[in-house]
Amino acid sequence: MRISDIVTKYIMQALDESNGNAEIQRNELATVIGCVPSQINYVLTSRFTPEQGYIVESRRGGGGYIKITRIKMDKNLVCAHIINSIGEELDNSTCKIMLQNMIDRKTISYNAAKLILSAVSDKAYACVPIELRDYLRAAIFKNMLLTYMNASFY
Amino acid sequence: MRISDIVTKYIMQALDESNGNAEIQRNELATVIGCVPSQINYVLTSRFTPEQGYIVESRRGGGGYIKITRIKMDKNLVCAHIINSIGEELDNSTCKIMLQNMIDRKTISYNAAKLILSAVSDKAYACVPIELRDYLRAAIFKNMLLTYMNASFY
DNA sequence: TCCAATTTGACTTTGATTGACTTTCATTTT
DNA sequence: AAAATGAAAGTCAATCAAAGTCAAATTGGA
Repeated sequence: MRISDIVTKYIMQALDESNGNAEIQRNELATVIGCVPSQINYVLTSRFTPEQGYIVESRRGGGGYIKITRIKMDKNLVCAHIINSIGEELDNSTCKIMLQNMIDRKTISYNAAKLILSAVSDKAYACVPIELRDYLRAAIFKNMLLTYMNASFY
Repeated sequence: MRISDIVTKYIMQALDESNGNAEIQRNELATVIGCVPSQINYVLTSRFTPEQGYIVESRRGGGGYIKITRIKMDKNLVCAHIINSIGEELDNSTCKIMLQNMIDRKTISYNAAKLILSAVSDKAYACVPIELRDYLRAAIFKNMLLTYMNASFY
């Protein structure tokens, strides 16, 4: 069994035991497992990405930590579906349509949709080369939807 | 729990109990908490800065004191002030501090802050050259705050 | 064999803690 | 009034305690 599989198993288990909300110490976990600390980073970036339904937050310095949250998919299949349907790129008008769709289905409030829209608008992307904008928009939109799903907004 | 977190909790509580106007004695508080006096200074300079909405005044010598005041502003003023304080660039940790500050002052809900944070996180900016990210973040953050101001959320 | 995924560790960055030393102010003494 | 004393708070650099980054080396599977 690969080291990365072992690390993954540990984190999964911690998530199961904490109702999808685990907090670990990188160095401690590395010691327990017997691997190099950066291995934890590798696993987190390769297998606990937003695309895979996880949110990872951390803090450095004394008393630092890494928090891993598993997104709950139950009530938000619509979001999940939309996220899955987004590829690498996303243009602004498709984005609008998706949000309108969510509003129609009562998956999101008008105001929250507005807020999201203001983050994916070309107005805010002036400093970004045009050919990058749709990639950026896709990434931001996915990231926001994931957060939104996980936060049980109304 | 970190010592600095304990100190922060104490001061926050003192502020809540005094309607945003607390007065402490550095050495006394340090003794109560069981830390070195300069720890209080560390906490004050790292978490109770004007940027974060606090004014700290003090006096040395016999009968000295430290006074901490939480600045009160209405939501739009807080937003406007933050928007004005942002220049062309904005790094992620400053962004976090600003949002935390808004949460502390009840200017924004935890979930709305999370949503905004997910749009200004480097995680979503992978496709953008590093040297552009802080410009982009500034633009998006401002845009979102403006939307937020006009929306009377939550 | 070749390529992508994995593994490793040296180095960087961030944040927290401490204590020795300095400055400021009020009170007491001369 | 001036000087001495003591009681605060302030400063700063050293040290410790995490997590992050990156690229070289290795491995394993198609």
